[in-house]
Amino acid sequence: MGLTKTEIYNQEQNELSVLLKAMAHPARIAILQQLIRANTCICGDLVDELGLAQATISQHLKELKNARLIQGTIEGVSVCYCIEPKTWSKLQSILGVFFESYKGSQNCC
Amino acid sequence: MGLTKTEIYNQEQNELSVLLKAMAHPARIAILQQLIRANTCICGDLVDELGLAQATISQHLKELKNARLIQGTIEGVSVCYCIEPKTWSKLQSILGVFFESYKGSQNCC
DNA sequence: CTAATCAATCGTAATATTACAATTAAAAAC
DNA sequence: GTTTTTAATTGTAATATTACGATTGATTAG
Repeated sequence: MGLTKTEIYNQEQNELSVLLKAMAHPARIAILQQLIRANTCICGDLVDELGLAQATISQHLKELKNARLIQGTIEGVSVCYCIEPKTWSKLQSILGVFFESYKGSQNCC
Repeated sequence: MGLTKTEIYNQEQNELSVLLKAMAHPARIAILQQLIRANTCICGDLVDELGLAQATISQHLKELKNARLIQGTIEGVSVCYCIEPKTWSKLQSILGVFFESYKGSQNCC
């Protein structure tokens, strides 16, 4: 055990959970916020902003890249990161539909 | 290690990550979808729908309750669950702001 | 009271995550 | 070529997550 049974869920459920999982860490939220704030590629300085070791940041960046939420481009000796707009808007729309589908407003029990 | 360093992040980052983490599992997404679809309290039959053991569902429900995304009310011998509208709309608005704040549309690198 | 029902909890095994030091790899500067 | 700079990777320890069988607890039915 300890392993999610992905085969019993549909594609939407699996895809959404992968994207949410990638976002579901404060360090990764902080990274995304910085990339959004800059609205451009950020080379390297992510490590300085957050209080985490370089290896840890690199690991978080890898997870965001795996989920295709961000993108990294080699720029000389450093690497520039930015939001990957396609996945970003995809997640935005999936979540939009999800949240809109709930019509309740008051506790029903 | 193996423990998130919550103290280095701000409240928004920590709160959002907790809510997203609670949602970031296909079983919990499936549970939320069922509660939304019914738009009312669902008593028990959640276990039958998903292909997971009763103990596992109960554990997932607990996590959703801890994050205050859902609410459970004892109804005789069974328990009725429904979305907790307050947290739901809070998450919706936090994510709304988050996604809206990104103005890019094309890969910038 | 006793049996049945439903859901929470406990215990446990397998796996995943988080964090960091140390190392490696690749490009730039000298 | 050697050194410096930057980021990925490796190895590892601590902790968390996922899943399920077994048990417990609480309420209803008989």
